[in-house]
Amino acid sequence: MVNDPGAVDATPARAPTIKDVAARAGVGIKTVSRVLNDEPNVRPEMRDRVLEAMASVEYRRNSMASSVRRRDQRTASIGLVVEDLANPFASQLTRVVQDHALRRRYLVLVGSSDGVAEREREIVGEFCSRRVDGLLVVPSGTDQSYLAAERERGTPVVFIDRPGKKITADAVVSENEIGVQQATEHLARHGHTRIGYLGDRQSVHTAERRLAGYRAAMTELDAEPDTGWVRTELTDASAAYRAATGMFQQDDAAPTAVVCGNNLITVGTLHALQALGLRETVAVVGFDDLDLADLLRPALTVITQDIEAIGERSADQLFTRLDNPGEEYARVSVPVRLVPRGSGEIPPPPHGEGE
Amino acid sequence: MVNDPGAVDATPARAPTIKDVAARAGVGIKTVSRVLNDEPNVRPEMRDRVLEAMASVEYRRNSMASSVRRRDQRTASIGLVVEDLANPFASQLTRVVQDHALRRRYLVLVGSSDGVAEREREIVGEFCSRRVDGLLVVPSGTDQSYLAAERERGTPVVFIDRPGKKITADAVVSENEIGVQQATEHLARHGHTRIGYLGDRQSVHTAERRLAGYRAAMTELDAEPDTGWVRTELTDASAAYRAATGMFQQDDAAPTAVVCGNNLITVGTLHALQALGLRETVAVVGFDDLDLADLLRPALTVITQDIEAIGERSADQLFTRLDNPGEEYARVSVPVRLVPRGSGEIPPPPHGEGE
DNA sequence: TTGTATGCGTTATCAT
DNA sequence: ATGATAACGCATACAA
Repeated sequence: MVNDPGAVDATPARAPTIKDVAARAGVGIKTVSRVLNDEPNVRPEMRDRVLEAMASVEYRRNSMASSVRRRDQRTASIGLVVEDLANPFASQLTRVVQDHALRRRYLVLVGSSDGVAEREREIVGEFCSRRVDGLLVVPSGTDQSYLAAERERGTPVVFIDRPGKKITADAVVSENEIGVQQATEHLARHGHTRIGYLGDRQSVHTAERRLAGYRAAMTELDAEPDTGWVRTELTDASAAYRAATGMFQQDDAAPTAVVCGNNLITVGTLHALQALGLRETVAVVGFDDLDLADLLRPALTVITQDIEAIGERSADQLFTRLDNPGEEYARVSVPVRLVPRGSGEIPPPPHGEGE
Repeated sequence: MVNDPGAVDATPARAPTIKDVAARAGVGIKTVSRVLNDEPNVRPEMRDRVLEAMASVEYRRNSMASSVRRRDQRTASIGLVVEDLANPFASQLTRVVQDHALRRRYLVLVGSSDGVAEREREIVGEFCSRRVDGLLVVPSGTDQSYLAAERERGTPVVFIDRPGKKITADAVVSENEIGVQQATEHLARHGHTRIGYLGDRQSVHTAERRLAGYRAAMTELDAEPDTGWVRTELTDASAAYRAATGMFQQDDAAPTAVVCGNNLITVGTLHALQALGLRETVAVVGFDDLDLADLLRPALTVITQDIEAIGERSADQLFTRLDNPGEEYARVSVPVRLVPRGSGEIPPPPHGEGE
């Protein structure tokens, strides 16, 4: 009973290794390895014997062991850190990145930082411990310099949506400023001069750029924005709801149109306008598309980011850097697009009305 | 220049190992390993020396090597196969699973099968090659028996959203039938007798159950559904659009209310009703919530799945099985909830109208 | 064309 | 309490 040759399978059946396959096929392990890695110098007959043996024991290569031994230590996986995977922007981005990665037989590890710098670091640490070949990061907080160490050890980093802080690296970013500028001009073209803006925390790069786009447009239009027309630091829909309610309850000087800095803010603002009975009165342009935007009445005019392009460009950027390190860091800008659907084309009320 | 003591770093700086840490701390590698794994029998003084050395070289454990050597081969990761990560149901589910996994220091690998059985198998294969400790699968196609092999090798499987076919295993499933039954009864309670149903392919378990719920309610109401009131095999929003358009253009016998079998169908149906000018005339209840459902007019009444509970229960189920294998397989049912918002409470038009 | 021996970074065994 | 050494499953160098 010592060498248990024909023992009943009591143990959970250790997964078969190339040794098992080799023994079964009556070849050396190196031949199995060659078949596994599509290396040359294997007689078709041998190859078939090996493949058959693999199938019969349902062999599955242990890619852990493989990458430990590999000279380049490659794991064929990359890590992606988003803010919140439950957010449509993040999940669509993840899907695109996965598709592009899978095309190169790469797997994607995903983590949600919730915009908390500490969590971002933890997730990155976990990824690096798994020896991902590269990192895609939507950065949170004020300092990504910790990533320099990972990079020097051979793990390239590409930032998405906004550049990392205190570090120079590749980044793929939407043209936030231009987008909001165009949205504002669009509203002006439809007759508005009293245009408001509701935005996120200015510490977030994208929010800062978007407000800059608004200001640029207003300056160009000689429409000095009233202080009551701009609210920032709105971190969620309910904050936006309160801010919008306040903004449009200003009897004297409420704006006739508003640009919303992101989709949470758009949702909060729409709820506020709904409650005030102003849905069909105040013109609205939102940043980022929403699923049912075209079923709303009026349908929602938005500036959409090209998530497909963002995902593709950032994956490409990462894989390119994996293939040839030592290139110059690049900042890729992805155009945004204004989609008029109705809410952004509402004209201002006739002069003198509103009290 | 042979042993390059102070060589300029030309190479991409191999990641430090426990050997490097041990040398720097002046201890054996086993001591480092002990610190790393919180094993007993390390003098606090030693531990501090090791921790300091780790910090100074920014050591990151290589969990690949770790799990290769481990007796249990554990990788502290699980695999999750969804249909499409870009779909809100999938991404919210993923988020919940990740949170519960991360609490146990587990990582989640995600893949999108697009409902294609072949892709599901590929992804599972990739996950198994990465030696995930367990699998969560939203099954596609007609046969998950291939997963039996993985399970026998010690990788437990839990199905989500619908049970796997040709295999007995744990499953966490919403009460689809009850949900649609309640939705139908809800419409009946508001005066409707001519209630339609638009559903997905009957080969999909959830779709089959949902239609069964509709039929059960109709039978109970003695409201034999007209053949023109039920359309299935609708795989996307545009198919639903066409089906709904056809259904409500039946001059004589169009239903006055409709239940939509999933959110894509709901979107298609709403577009169709919009085009026909029937948005405020036909009562609608959708299965699965939509982001802006409450901003629509009328706001959308839905049956929502408890994604939080589904994710939590399935993760728990998997981890429980990891800790003690050999338990009986269980099928967990998660209740759904009817959320009345307006569209499901529209009364039928007065009798005799409609031509 | 094929196989043997060595090593990857870690955990496990066992001696000290 | 600590460390030398074997072993994990695989890739690599090199011999046959």
